[in-house]
Amino acid sequence: MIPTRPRRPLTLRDVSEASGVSEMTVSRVLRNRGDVSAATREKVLTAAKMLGYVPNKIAGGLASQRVNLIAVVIPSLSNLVFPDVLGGISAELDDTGLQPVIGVTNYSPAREEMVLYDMLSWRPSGVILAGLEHSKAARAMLQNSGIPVIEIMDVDGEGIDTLVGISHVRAGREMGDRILAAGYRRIGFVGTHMPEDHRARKRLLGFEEGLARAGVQLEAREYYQGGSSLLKGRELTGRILSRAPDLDFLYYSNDMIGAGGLLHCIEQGYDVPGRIGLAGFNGVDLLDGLPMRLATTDARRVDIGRRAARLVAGKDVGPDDRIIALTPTFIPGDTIRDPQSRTPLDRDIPS
Amino acid sequence: MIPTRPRRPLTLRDVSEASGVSEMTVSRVLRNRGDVSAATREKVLTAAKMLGYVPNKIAGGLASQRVNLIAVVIPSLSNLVFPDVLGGISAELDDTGLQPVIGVTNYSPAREEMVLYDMLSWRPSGVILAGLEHSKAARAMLQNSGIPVIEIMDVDGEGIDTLVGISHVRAGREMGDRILAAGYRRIGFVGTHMPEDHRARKRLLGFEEGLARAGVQLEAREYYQGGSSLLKGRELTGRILSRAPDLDFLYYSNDMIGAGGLLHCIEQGYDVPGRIGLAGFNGVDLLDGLPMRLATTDARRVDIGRRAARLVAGKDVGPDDRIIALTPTFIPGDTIRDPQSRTPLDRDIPS
DNA sequence: CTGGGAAATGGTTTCGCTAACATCAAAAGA
DNA sequence: TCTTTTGATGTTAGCGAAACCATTTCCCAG
Repeated sequence: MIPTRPRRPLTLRDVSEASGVSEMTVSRVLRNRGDVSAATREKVLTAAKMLGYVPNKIAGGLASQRVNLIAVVIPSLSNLVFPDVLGGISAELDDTGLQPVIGVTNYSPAREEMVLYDMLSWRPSGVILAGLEHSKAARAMLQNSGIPVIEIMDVDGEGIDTLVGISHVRAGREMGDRILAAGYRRIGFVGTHMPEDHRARKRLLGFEEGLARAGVQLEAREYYQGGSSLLKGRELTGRILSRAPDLDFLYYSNDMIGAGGLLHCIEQGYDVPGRIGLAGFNGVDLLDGLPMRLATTDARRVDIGRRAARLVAGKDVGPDDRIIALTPTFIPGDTIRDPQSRTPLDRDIPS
Repeated sequence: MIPTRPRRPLTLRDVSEASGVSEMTVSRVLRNRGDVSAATREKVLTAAKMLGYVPNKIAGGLASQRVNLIAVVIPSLSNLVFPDVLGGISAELDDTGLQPVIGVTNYSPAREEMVLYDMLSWRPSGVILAGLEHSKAARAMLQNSGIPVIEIMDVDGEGIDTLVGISHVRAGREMGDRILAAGYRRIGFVGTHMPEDHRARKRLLGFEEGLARAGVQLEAREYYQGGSSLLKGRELTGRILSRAPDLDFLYYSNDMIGAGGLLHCIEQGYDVPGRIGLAGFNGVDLLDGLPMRLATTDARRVDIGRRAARLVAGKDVGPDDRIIALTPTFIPGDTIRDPQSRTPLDRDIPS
């Protein structure tokens, strides 16, 4: 019963010899495929367990030309949003025999290209990757790969194959509308400076567009680099408010720095949301316990993961849509005033 | 120049034909191995790029019996601590040609076993996995695998091969000592109920041991299930303080719920750290911008990742230690009083 | 020149497994 | 009784790349 420490790695042959059947039958048993009598199955499983045999998927994959891996390429793991997406993906992949393999690009297109190259060299059954912006070589690789490619998070742009996400332009625009409807007019923006954060960029674009339709312009912006944290949110908020003290609203590019800003404002004794309103983006429930709930937009992270996974897994057979646009949902929280009865357009824009 | 969409997947042969050299030479070029003239190298690379060829690591791995993957098995991605560990690992693996592959167990030993089985079936070059507690079958698999196995995060117990981590017993004990030294005596604990969170368990063990040496016992405990969030920290703190109103210190099993507790205490008007002290665990800098900095213990997450990666990569050639115990470092923050001049032992324990 | 050795390149086999087909006995039908 | 079916197993032939060994080419010292 003691699986004597093997010098030479175990193969199907070892199990086949130990159980007295052919390698093919062992293979069938271990993969639950084809007809095998209960008796042999039992025999084989016992032998395999006794030896401590672990199948070699390298060889299996080569022989069958199929690999049960789904490449998942994301910019970062420390961003809070991506673990959620991954959660949705693995939940949905769980009963499919498919397994996600994660690659991280650190928001670098060059790295993304390398990561993709590496992943595709394992010949996965599908690819899920964040964003629509990729290097030319990366697009070519994906196109040539001949496998399903799902681009997630964003639907504002041209996809390679299938898109699952939300429109960040729309999310930004809607937030702009809400803010105006609540009567705020002197609005500032705090966000990442990363030119590679296309989704934040599109959000800002939509936001400004929404404001512009009512003749309102951003009064101040504050950009930062690197990761988001509460502390950075505080600092930036302090900075933008000292530059432009009469701002009455701050739109943050994510909840984490938004929460930092909220803490700053509370500490400084601002009346939130009366004197100043605040909003973030993502809908991170990790931060629910703050003194006030930050207004934000739920980016549907888990749903995006689930839908993407269903698609690569071939579960969604019906609609052959190339673009699945989920609806970003506004979460009012406590940091934005109730909308005024008359819309801002009634009061501010001469008709 | 347009890589005509290939019906049949590309192989070395295609590149070899396109560049007029043998498959072997193409292979050598693509792997930067062996002597190849600059001219042929150029020719081959051009052809490969033009065709959009991506090497097949499945085949390569089978032929070479080597796979440049490191299996990394962790309980969760949403825990904040593990992305940090992964960051350390991939930073250190970056220039080794090795690539981490992540598996998530959700704190379930059964799932861990499955994940390991899956990962080992890809014949990786090494395994890094969190914790020392594994199913018998899992231990056997790892032992039989014949590859380096690094267990991380924890050094309180028996390892399979090599350990890199901190002693959570010690971390707990030291926190206990600090708290006593600061003069707190009526101490409560708030932590996860998960029986599978062995490290939290060991911390509590060490903590109580530390208190016991001074004749102090925990006055109250509050357990919770599921993930940690600020909100949960608030609720639990409210609950434990209403049950045991005269507690003067709360030790939390992590920073996130500790921060929630801190917010609760501030909101309730407690004098922190005068009336009540607070401490968490991990040293998460994401939370640095809170109104006060929570006392905590830095769990050396990134260092652990780095050391583990160096070991599997064979970079650390020197010390053949089987146990690498890093030192958990106390971070005082603002939520614990300065130690009193006389130690608690002087005052409280009759000698 | 020319022999010797290194550099550059090519053929053959092998890795462990599985798709596809072949085999064979027992069960079911005519 | 003799087919036909079906279930259970074995046999054969790769899958694509790399190790290994063989071979050719090149360069330069003698």
